[in-house]
Amino acid sequence: MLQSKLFTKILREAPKDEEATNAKLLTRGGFVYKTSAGVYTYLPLGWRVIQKIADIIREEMNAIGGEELQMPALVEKKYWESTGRWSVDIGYEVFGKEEDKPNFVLGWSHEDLLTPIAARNISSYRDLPAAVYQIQTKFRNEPRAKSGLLRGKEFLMKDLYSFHASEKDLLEYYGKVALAYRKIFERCGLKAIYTLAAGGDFTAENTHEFQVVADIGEDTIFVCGKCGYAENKEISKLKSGGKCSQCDGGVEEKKSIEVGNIFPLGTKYSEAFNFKFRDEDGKEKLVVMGSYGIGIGRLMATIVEVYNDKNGIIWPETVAPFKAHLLALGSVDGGKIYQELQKAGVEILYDDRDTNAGEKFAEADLLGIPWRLVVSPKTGDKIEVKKRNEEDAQIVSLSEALKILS
RNA sequence: CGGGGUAUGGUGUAACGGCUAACAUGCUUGCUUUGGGAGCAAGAGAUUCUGGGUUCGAAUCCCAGUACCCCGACCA
Repeated sequence: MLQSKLFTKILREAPKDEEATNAKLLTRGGFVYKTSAGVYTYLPLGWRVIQKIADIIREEMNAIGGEELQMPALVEKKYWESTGRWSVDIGYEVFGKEEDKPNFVLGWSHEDLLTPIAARNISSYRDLPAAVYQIQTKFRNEPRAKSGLLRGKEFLMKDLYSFHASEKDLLEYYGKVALAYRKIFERCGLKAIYTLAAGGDFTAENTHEFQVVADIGEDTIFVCGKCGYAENKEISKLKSGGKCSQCDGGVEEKKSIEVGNIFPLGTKYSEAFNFKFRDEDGKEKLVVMGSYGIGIGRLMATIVEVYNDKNGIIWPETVAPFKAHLLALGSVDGGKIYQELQKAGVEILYDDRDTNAGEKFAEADLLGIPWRLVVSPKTGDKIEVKKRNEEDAQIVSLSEALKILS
């Protein structure tokens, strides 16, 4: 990609109405644009990051037997009637001009919609277990959007739903999902703490959240310094400075961002929809369900909150919009090297603009692409290679650079 | 939804109730330049959030509304 052709505009200063680090840096770098409070446009650069994250999630979901599908965002209200969840006050109602009342809702969660579909497809123990997921925009009427991309009225989410013949099978799968989630967050460069939490409107049971420690986070968790056991403050009996309930370690209080959650729904929805299957012994039983979410935009914002310095973002390689950023300084033309790298399959952004060295460096730091390559009168026929998160650079030949980048 | 704050070219800011709303940056054109946001020159870009009021006169004071940010309540 040629930087001169990039749709994105880089801002020297962050707009004054952004205060959160993630929003400041993502806006300045041209990754996102705030269209309304809590409603962001993903610009091409940001969308590349989103796609990287989504691909990681897809791989891990597919690896545990998840099948991807896509449900509508426009959902007829009747789907919420069976569960009474319409009373929950976070939906947007919509209706056409020719209608006199809102019959539709912008989907904010899809258990209520998917369960009747699943009931058509699952009628025997032979159909179980099953798991489907989607990556989709959710709409929630947040009374107060805040913290940049961390809490919005509209956000991208991966939601996975699983169906089981027994509580035992659900719990087994629940464990698998927890493991897959661990891998996802690890691959995104995040240390996510597995935390016991409440289920909100989704279930009366306890659930688990994946929490990333960050001061901007709106959750408070208690974490054992020794075994890592954690509970959300909203349900916790632990105390800061107290003893862990699982070992003899000390408990610390931390602010954190919830990047994922997993809910053992049990039979709440199958009861509401009378969703049953025939077991091996011919008896009708309620299907046991689980649901599992990851906020993708929030995940991107969390990565920025964790990985930045005074000059900008420092993307982990796995989610970076490009692997390398090539800067051509002075009258040197980097076009050939750019083509060679592209040919070798390196995702590269080439700053081909006729502008100053200082500006190119500053903007490269802001964008935070992991590898910076510089060609200039100083480097001759070689290339200077530097990692965004390291101070020292090395001067290498093109073939050596290719080796480093592959 | 309660409390607080802010609103002026794309972005960041300035302007005592008084001249044609200023500066920086960004943008356009030309030339020069190129290792940490460069230089010179010429240019384009504003209904000072909206509506009302006070006043001879309002970006400025008052009222209302709207938007955005922060705290709280609520929530992935």
